[in-house]
Amino acid sequence: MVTAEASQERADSRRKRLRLIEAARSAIAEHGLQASTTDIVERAEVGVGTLYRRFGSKEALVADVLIDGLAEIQTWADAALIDADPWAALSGFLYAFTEAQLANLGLAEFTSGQARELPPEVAEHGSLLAAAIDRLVRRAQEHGSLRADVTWRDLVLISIAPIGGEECLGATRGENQWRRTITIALDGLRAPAASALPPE
Amino acid sequence: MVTAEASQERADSRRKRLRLIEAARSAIAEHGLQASTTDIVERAEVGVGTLYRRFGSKEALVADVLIDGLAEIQTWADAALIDADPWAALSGFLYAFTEAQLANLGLAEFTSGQARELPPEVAEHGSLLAAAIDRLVRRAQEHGSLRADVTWRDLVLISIAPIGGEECLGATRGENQWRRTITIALDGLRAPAASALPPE
DNA sequence: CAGTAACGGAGAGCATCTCTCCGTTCGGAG
DNA sequence: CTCCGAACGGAGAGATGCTCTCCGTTACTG
Repeated sequence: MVTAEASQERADSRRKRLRLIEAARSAIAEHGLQASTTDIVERAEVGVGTLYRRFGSKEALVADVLIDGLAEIQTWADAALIDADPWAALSGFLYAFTEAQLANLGLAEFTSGQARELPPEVAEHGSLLAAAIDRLVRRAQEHGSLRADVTWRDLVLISIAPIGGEECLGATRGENQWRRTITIALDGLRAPAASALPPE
Repeated sequence: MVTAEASQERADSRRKRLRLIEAARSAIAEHGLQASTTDIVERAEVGVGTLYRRFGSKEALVADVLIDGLAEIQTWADAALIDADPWAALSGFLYAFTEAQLANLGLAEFTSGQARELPPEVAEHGSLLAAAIDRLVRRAQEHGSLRADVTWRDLVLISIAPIGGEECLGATRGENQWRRTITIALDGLRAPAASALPPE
């Protein structure tokens, strides 16, 4: 998405297109998928007209940015799948996935299903990622380190668990607060399970 | 808050005031703290004027509703504190607290600090509740059933963990999905701890 | 240098929200 | 039952914020 086909794109045009994508990424990370076009073009230091000439709609730009983010996480999941230690691969991926969502509110909104009316292409990338997480889960279960009764859905839910608690009950949110939550959950994910899970 | 001092309030006036509070409760539960006045008065089947004559502002009505909700949860925490089994008391409270927030989006927003510009009275009720949860945590730790390195903050973060995942990655959200997440977390909270938590 | 692709940003047009104002209704005391 | 004023309903003022279009201006490139 970020890479363009080597057409006769004018140099300034290309520069501003890349600036727009980067600006959209940071605006969406901070304010979520409904970050305003005004916010995006101010960060990019371009006019609104430029955004609409290049992308046609705000939705198309948002989709580009989301797909970029999902593709990056996909590479992490794929790398984890060839890690020698299935438990370390799973837990490392879980920390990274959570951190990515904490750093990018838009991504967290997509993961938790709050996204509205996105192009089907985005959903496809989401499904690919879900499949990779499913493989990670099964591999760790076959290895015997992950409790047998969890599914990829449980993993994804745990990954977004710390999102809502960013600034909680007046607490000065520490850098490490989310790591504590994930660590507790990972302890609960270890085999053997201490108690039975309710059915899905 | 719901109960009025026995003044010479006209019967119809009292009826509509109670209807407004109940309507606000359900609107806030469904749409969060920024539920619109229009939504509230339609549920209550009264005019907007009635809302503003009785409560002065939307914010005052929202605060009333929030305080009611917090007070109810406070009674659960207080009851848990005199339960004979500290672990059962803690885990039972955690399930109930989470369920209450799932059933009331506004409450979840307040807990996770997304509330803006609420009267200080609401924050005071939040602090009272936090103190009660702190006592629940310490009691279970002294009893030896809860790992020693968690705090009330960890508990609150876990309680709001399932909120974001209501409808996740296209999954048809099951009634029990949140219970699975909480159960996994509780298994991770049991003493002895499998791994050390990062410092707060 | 000329031609034209790309640009900037004012503002149209729409949606939505809170709160006010005032003519109307109706509860309840005498 | 009558009557008075407390309580009511809801149109709409006024504010904000959003996406997207249009067109005069700028500046890249052959």
